[in-house]
Amino acid sequence: MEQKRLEDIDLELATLVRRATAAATDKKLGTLERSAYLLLTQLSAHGPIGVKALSEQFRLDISTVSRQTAVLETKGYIQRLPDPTDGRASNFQITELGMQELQETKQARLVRFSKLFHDWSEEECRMLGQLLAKLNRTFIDE
Amino acid sequence: MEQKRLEDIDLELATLVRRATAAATDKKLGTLERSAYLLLTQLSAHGPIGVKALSEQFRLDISTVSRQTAVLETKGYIQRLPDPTDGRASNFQITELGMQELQETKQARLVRFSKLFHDWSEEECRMLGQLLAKLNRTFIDE
DNA sequence: GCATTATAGTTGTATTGTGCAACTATGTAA
DNA sequence: TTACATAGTTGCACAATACAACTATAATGC
Repeated sequence: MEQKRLEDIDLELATLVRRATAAATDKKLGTLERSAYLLLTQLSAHGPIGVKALSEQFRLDISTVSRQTAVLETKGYIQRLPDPTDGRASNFQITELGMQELQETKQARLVRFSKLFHDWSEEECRMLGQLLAKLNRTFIDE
Repeated sequence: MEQKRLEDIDLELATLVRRATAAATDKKLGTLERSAYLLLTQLSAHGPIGVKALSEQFRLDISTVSRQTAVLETKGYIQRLPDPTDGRASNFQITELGMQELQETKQARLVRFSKLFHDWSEEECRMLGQLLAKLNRTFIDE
């Protein structure tokens, strides 16, 4: 692989992350933070799951996920179900309120992205989505 | 533009940023932080420049850039040149030491990216670099 | 059955990266 | 020369993360 191409990708990615971090700090898109958005998205798609399993899926430290669930539980967006087979563990489930919140945030983000990508071609969007997905899979194996 | 595609991109991007944030927290690639890497890269490519102009180029708050330059100046990676025409302003220039540091970090990052992308095709890398660049330009106009 | 070890989760602490607001010092314009 | 504008710094707050120390429970070995 050519050095130039990889350096290119490196710099573009670093720039992208800087931009995204800055954006996350000031403007709240919808009301959910990025971390909460991703967590609720996961819970909306799959059954009840515990902190440990989540931390493995997300490849985050278990303490990080523990804090995230704590926040969402306090807000009433997720519900803690004690694990009947293990007294140490709990499983979390998204609530109706959490679903509403997720829907609103999703909608707000969609509006933003629609504006952002309005002059991108269908094909470019398809490619971008595909390559980002591959990139995320690539990071998993790291 | 189809809703599904945009939601896809949204989620993949959010996931990517989460991964990148996590990676930045523990593993230091080379010795420079991401923010310092980008700042030094800019200074290595262009002439002396002040905090205000940098903050506009990067679209970051001037206070954020001020802190970044302060750190790099302390480490001796950049040098402050008082602006002869404006007593309030300074311009920064990368030093030899800064150049060395940048080179090392660049090399370390290249090694990592070479491994990461070893099973990507040339064409995929080209497309990814191109689309990320376009994406970054897209965020500029936001 | 008890002692040891392993595991799920929480909490304290630290770090990176960011923005806003208040401030200082200097420059510019009325 | 007084008022306003601008470059930069610093105090504070916050999101997101990891690591280490801890608690409570489970599992294992004997």
